[in-house]
Amino acid sequence: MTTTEPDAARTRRGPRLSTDRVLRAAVEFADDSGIEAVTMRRLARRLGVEAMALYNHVANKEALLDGMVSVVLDETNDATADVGGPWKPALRRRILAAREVMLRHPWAPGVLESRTDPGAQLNRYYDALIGLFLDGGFSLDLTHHVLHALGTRAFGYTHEPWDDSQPPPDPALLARQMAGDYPNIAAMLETVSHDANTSLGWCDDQFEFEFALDILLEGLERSRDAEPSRTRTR
Amino acid sequence: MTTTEPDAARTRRGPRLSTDRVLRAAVEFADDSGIEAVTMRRLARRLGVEAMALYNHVANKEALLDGMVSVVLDETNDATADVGGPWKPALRRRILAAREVMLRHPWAPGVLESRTDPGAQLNRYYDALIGLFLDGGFSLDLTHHVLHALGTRAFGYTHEPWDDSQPPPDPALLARQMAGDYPNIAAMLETVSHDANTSLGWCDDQFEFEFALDILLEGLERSRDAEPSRTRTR
DNA sequence: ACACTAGGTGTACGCCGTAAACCTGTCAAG
DNA sequence: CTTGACAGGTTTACGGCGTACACCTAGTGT
Repeated sequence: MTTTEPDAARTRRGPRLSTDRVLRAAVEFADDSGIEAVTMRRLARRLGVEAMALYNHVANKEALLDGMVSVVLDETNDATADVGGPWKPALRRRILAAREVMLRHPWAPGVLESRTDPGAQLNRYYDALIGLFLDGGFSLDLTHHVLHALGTRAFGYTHEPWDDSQPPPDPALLARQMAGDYPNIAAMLETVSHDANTSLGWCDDQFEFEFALDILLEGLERSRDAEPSRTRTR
Repeated sequence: MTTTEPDAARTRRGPRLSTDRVLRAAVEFADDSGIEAVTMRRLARRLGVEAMALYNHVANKEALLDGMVSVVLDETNDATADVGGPWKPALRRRILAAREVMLRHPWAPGVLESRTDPGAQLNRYYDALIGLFLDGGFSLDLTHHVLHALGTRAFGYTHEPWDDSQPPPDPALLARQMAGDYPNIAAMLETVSHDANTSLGWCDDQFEFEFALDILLEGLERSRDAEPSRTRTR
């Protein structure tokens, strides 16, 4: 009676392990604590299990990361499944839906970019996107360039070369500090800190994202209309 | 005589260590062997020194990485120092010059994006860029949005969500494999593999970069001309 | 001549990913 | 009911990582 309980042979949390359970736990963990917290040992502990147990369900850590992005991309594909209407607003809606998914998983962009092999979910997303462009009258060739032009923006995010996730304590002060060495930055900061759209904080990422996206979409449309007929040599 | 040679007390390679020498060695090492090869121990060995010696010149590994990007950005600032002429070609030249620097240091984008604090060299680069826009008649406010729209493209690179550094062995075969699940991708691949501009390999990154850059620059110009007067509320 | 100190070395710690051997509960076949 | 295979856990161990801390030593200013 002491040795054999019928259930929960160890202090294992939840039911048996499975690839799916491991991946979902990893995603949740990264959402909670950041991607750098996700180590094999800590993830295992979170699942009430020893580290090596994970290797029965994922080949190694790289495979774990692959699986994590596939979970996120599944979410993206689900969230962007509905389509219809003219290409431009449809694309816009789709990309902004993808953006919401990425905002829920802030670690995902970095991991996605570190993957070497696309994976089925990414192909599925691109296939749908390409479909939208083709329906919109883009040639196959131009569509190819267009995907490159969108880059990661197609997935609803862009990496900025600095971290503006939280505002500086005092933008105006910062501006004054920079005035000596970087007069143009200082002037810009001053303007930004007075600006209406930043009353809610620092840079409005959503506005900036849509601003750039719209410029791009309109530019792409213009390219489509300018296409001579079929061939675009470099 | 056995114990005290006058010079080169140990098998130390080169002269005394210094922050500058450490950073330059690290950059060279990353160029040669990739950023993941740059560990404190291996970098030290390369300099003919023990790992802990490095800590007399850089505070820790994060500071080492900070220093490495500052070296690269110095290069960028030097390479883009000459300016003049109308804003659009000037900006284009500058960004493409920055791109050449980044191509020489393929690890730099990833490290740059992982930095949390801009650093003086990045400020210097942005200050110059902002100057170009202001000279071009952009308002301070619009310039701010424009920098966000450029994102890392301002530094001459973009992260693509897949690795197309080398072409697949047989694009046409790949296309046929995908035809079942991803008909649109397959069609696009087929076109791309027949296309003139890829006779030299796979995607022509330089062409794609300039294509997107030009769309963006023209879109930005259009925004400038459309600016009502001063205020752009969100 | 001598103490100071900048800049090295040596050792050790805790964490990482993961290889290899081992253990055990479950279940199908005899 | 016994038995044996095996899926899915545990244990132990290894090499590599960043780096704290104690120590040593060559060169310098007084």
